[in-house]
Amino acid sequence: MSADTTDEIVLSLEIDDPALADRLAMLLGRVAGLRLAAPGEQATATIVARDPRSRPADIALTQRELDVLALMAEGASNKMIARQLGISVHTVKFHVGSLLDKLDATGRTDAVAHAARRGVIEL
Amino acid sequence: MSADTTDEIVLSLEIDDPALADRLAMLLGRVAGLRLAAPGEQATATIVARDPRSRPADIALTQRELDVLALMAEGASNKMIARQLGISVHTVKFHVGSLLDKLDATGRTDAVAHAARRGVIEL
DNA sequence: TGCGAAACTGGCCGGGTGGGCAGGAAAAAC
DNA sequence: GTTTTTCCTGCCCACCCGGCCAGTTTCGCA
Repeated sequence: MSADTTDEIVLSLEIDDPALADRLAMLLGRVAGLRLAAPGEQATATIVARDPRSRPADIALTQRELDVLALMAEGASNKMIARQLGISVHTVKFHVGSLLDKLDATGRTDAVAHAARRGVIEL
Repeated sequence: MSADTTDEIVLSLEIDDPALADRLAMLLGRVAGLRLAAPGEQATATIVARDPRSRPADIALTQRELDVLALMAEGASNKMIARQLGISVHTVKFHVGSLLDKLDATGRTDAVAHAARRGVIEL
């Protein structure tokens, strides 16, 4: 059930910067074949622009920590991560500990959630 | 550092349906003050339209399972979840077990990752 | 009335997890 | 050459987690 070419494309906006949202709404309102979504309406597509200030500083993670983090997000245990990276379980636990500190997390689940929220990893 | 009103707005597209992407690109290409991003270019905003077929059926989770899942995503331990919901740790583990089955996950970290991917929860 | 689904509780146990403590090796920066 | 950073390894231990068993109540539906 793909969008019929005779249908209007309905766009919703998720833009943090009000000025940018206004400009876009202004520009897009004049385009034939396009329409901005009414509040609560199901849209064909969404225009997203997140305020970069809400992502203050990318946390400084080492390459190895990123490796471990990625595997954690896949649900891998320390043992599986160790095998995958060719290092010992002790080393994995060391990196996990560092990640918990840097991400201000209480456990590996929290760490993955925090990392995903901050855009450090993609789910 | 808000977008200057004299700047063009640069849009990138993340659209699963190629036909829809084409139509949008066509329509937006004619709008003065707008420009589509070159590959790899930093965009002002992104137009997103995910194929609903990639989210086949919202998994049937009970209310209690959703409660537990939400707290899991916050990094809460079974004990903390039990206290929060006013139930025993055993019951929490029961619901967690059901969640692991339904979400096809190997552990709680995997469960919240899967749930987030499928849109069951918002991080 | 019976029957299943959902929610809840308990005990048990092997293995995973996280914290602490101590150390070594290599590369880059000073 | 010394220091810093990153990465790596070891041991110990309390606690948590997930899976197994079994059981209760409550609710809606046939």
